[in-house]
Order: sequence, then C-alpha cells, then structure tokens
Amino acid sequence: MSQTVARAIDVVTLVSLASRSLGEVADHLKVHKSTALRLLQTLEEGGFVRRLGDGRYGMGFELIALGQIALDQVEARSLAHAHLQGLASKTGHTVHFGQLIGNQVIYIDKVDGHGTVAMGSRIGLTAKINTASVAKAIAAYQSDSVRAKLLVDAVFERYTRTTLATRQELIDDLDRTRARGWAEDDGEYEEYINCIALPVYDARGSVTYGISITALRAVASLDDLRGQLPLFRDVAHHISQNLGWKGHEWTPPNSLKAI
Amino acid sequence: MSQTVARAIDVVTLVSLASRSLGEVADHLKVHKSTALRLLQTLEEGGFVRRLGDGRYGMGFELIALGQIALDQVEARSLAHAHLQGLASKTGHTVHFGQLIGNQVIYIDKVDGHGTVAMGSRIGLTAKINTASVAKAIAAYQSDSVRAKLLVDAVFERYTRTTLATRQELIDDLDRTRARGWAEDDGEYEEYINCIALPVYDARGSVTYGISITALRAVASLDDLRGQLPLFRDVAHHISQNLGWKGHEWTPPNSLKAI
DNA sequence: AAAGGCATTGCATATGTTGCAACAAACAAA
DNA sequence: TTTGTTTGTTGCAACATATGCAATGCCTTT
Repeated sequence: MSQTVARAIDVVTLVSLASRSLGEVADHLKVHKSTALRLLQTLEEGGFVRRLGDGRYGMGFELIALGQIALDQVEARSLAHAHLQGLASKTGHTVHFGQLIGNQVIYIDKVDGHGTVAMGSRIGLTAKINTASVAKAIAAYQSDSVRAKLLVDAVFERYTRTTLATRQELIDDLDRTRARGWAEDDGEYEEYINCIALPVYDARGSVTYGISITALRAVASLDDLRGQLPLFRDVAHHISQNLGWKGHEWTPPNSLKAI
Repeated sequence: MSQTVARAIDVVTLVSLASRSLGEVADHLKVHKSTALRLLQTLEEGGFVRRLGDGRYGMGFELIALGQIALDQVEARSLAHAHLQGLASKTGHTVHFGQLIGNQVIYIDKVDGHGTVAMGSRIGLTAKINTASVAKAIAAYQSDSVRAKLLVDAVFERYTRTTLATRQELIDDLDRTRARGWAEDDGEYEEYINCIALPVYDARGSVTYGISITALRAVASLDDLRGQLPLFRDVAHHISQNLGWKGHEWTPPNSLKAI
C-alpha cells in the first residue's frame, strides 16, 4: 500500500536481527544509498533506530518504550504475572502465558525457570497452534467455528517424530486434550523439550488464555510434568478467578486422581 | 526527511496512547481519510498496529516482539535483573536500573515494590537528569566533558519546592552526590516521592549504570531510605562485579558509618 | 425506506521520493 | 606525504508514488 512505510518496517526488522551499516540496509532494500539514508534518518528521529558507536544502525529505544506500553495494555498480564512467577519458582521450569486475540494466540508473558532453555518463544510472538501447547490448550476449548478460524493459519510441517503433521492429527489431539483436561507436547516441535498446558477462563467463562510449563526432557519427563498437575491446576484456577471467572468451584477431576 | 515514514511513526505513537478510528487518525495527520487508511493498512500488515474488535486501530503485537528483542540486546539487564528483584522484595520499594547510552540515561529495567507507585518512569524511556535520581547518580561520576553533554539536553523547569531548577543548582547537587557517594531525590519532581540512587561500574571501571530505590514519602522518608544504604550498596556492588568490574574491593566509606 | 456516518476503491494530479553525480571524510596502502 | 578505496552525505532534476477527490458500499439510526 505504502511502499515507503513498508520499507521502513522492513528496515526496523532487519536492524532488529543485527546492527547494519547504511550500505547493508541499502543493499537489502535494493535501493540507492541516499534513499536508505533518508529513511534511516527519519526512523532515527522517531527513535525506531539509533546510531551505534561505530556509525552502524541498531534498534532504537522508542521500540522498547512502545513495546512496554503495548504490554501494559494487556491487562490480563498484570493480573496473572505474580502467579506465573510463583509457578516458575516452585517448579523450576519455564512458564508461558498466552492469550487468544483475533485468530491467533499471542504470548503475553513468560517467566524463565532455573535453567534457561533456548526456545523460539518470546513475548509478543504468535504461539503456533501445532507447535505450542498453550495454543493447543486454548484451541481445544473453543467452539467449532473459532477452532476452525485458528486452524486456517496453521502450517503443517514435520519437525520431529511426534509432530502433529496433519490437520486431522491436530484435531484429534485437541479432542483428546479437551477430554483429558490439559494439553501435552511430547517433543512435538523440539525433540528434547516437552510441556503441559492448561486452559484459563475469563470473566465470561470462555477460555481466552492458556498457561504452560516447559522443560527439557532431560530435566523433567512428560510424566514428571504431569506430576505437577495438582499445583499447576491450582495456579491456573487462581488466575482464572483473578480474571473475573465466576465459574463453578474447582474440584479435582477424575483424571487427576488417577495420576 | 521522509514525510510518509514520519507520519507512520506519528500514527504509531498516536495509537499507543489510545485506540483510534480511521477518521481520528486522518484528522490528527491532517490528511484525507484515504491517505490515512493506506498508511494504517501498511502498518497493520507489518504488525505495528492492529484492528480491534470495533474496527478501531490499536497497537500491534510486533511492537511488543520488537521491544522484547531490543530489551534482550541490553545485556546488562539480564545480568542485573535478579539483583533488582532481590532488592525490591527486601525493601518493598520500586527499583530502577538505568544505563548511560550516548548522551542520555535510559531506564533498562524496573521492578515494582509492594505498593505500586504511579510514576512517569517506564522501561525504554529517557531518565531526565534533573528529575530522576538514577540519572543524577550516573552523571555525578562522569568526566566534565561527558557531564556537559548530558547537561545539554536538560530542560530546567520547576515542579516542586525542592526541584533543581537551574543549571548551577544541578551541578552543585551532582558535586555533592559524588562527594557523598550516592544521589538523593527529596521530592524534586513529585512532592510526595523520594529516592536514593547509586552508581554502578562497568568492566572498564566507568559508571555506565545507575540503580535507584523509590518510595512514597508517606511509606518511607528519605532518612528511611538512607537506612537501606548498607543493603543497597551491597547490591550495587554485586551488580558492578557481575558486569565485569574488577575495581578495588568494596569497603564501607566513612559517610556510611555516620548514619 | 431514507438518511447519515464511516470505511474502502479507482483514477488523475502533483507532491514527495528517488537515483544520479559530485563531495566529504575516514582509512589503508604505497 | 600522496594516492586510492570505502563509506557516508548533500543538491538537484526526473518521475514514480502518495495524495485528494469523488463515487461506492456497508452499516446503523430515524
């Protein structure tokens, strides 16, 4: 629509990956250096990029500031954050918190466990429905029409032996998830990582949020994570209540007793 | 330099304050609605703004994601964060962490205390040298030339009875700060808020960072905060060491014994 | 049904962006 | 030192691109 703005966004993204010189930016955009310069100057004025000591361009602080504002606008985050911290410190594992917004699930919070695990997740990114258990936990509890919308964007690609690589496999897993009461990820994206996730209810009683615990398989097996379910369910329940959920009092389901 | 990009940045900033309709954006830019529309469409495509349920425009998630990336690039933050959390939980007060970058001090971390205090500070924003004690703590330890650069951007305006409202008052305060070993803010920006701040050293032995404790006067007086100095200095010292400072072992200065 | 408000599209115009070429500055090699 | 090379910056003419207009479509309200 607007070529110049599209280029500007392209530049910001480029520069977010690593610092770049003027020439590199111009090459990337396939435009003349002078064009790239004027673009960068405007972005610099707005604080979206900044000049580093060596003259190269890096990310500007305005991006940090705006990101914080955007995060603050997600009210659920502040209501849940303390619970996430508690869960992370009690289990020692990394905790993610996702919210269903439009047709996608966004990570709105993340608290690292004791050993930091290198994961593709990052606050603000989209949790893909077939690679992130938070997204599965949320999707499993949606009406058929909402679930269908979530599936539209899904790209089925095999990452590991256990990846849900077809639409039908995913749907079956969502059904199992709902019956079971929680979602599992048995190394479906990264061989050596597993997670479990629970739905979180909002004030209207819909599942708009999800919370997950992630661990290296070497640190905690899927069975170990299942063992955390009583605590985990308790935390998820408290968050739901904080978010205004007036649903029925929580009672341990049969499936839990079996563990 | 680039009108279109400048407008785009303007729009993102506008929308960050509150959600806006197409017409409102057009009015603000003083352009035709169709122009504003095409701009917003491009920004939406890049994830910088998004359409809310009611058709209005709000901040996009890409801003959150980019903000997180930018924050992660500030290595000092990750090295210091745990210490800040400890300090906040032990004192119950809000802790700020600032870094000197170029000619300004940027808040790179903030941990809220028990009672959340409404403050103008936010991660990513510039800490003004005459309104934020972190900035004073850093400025006090700079060479005259760097200090002069920091003073260039200073805008002297009176906020309260104790505000440092002239260049000379500020310079005197910085000198006192350096002699004393820590910076104080006795309600200089907000009547009812006071802080103390300490310099933090980097691997080269320069003061590149600053850390502050902020409290409502009603909760903790300046004297109360001074009472926290032993703990506070200990934390600042540990952070300096984590950042690679090989300076002399820390010993309580005389000024501290006098408290 | 009609009217009003708001978002969206096609198109001609002209404004703002572009590439060029020339210049400046920093650095390396001779 | 001079010379060559690389990188960043400015002025200007050409034209591509963003612009405003007018027309259309889609709701909501009366």
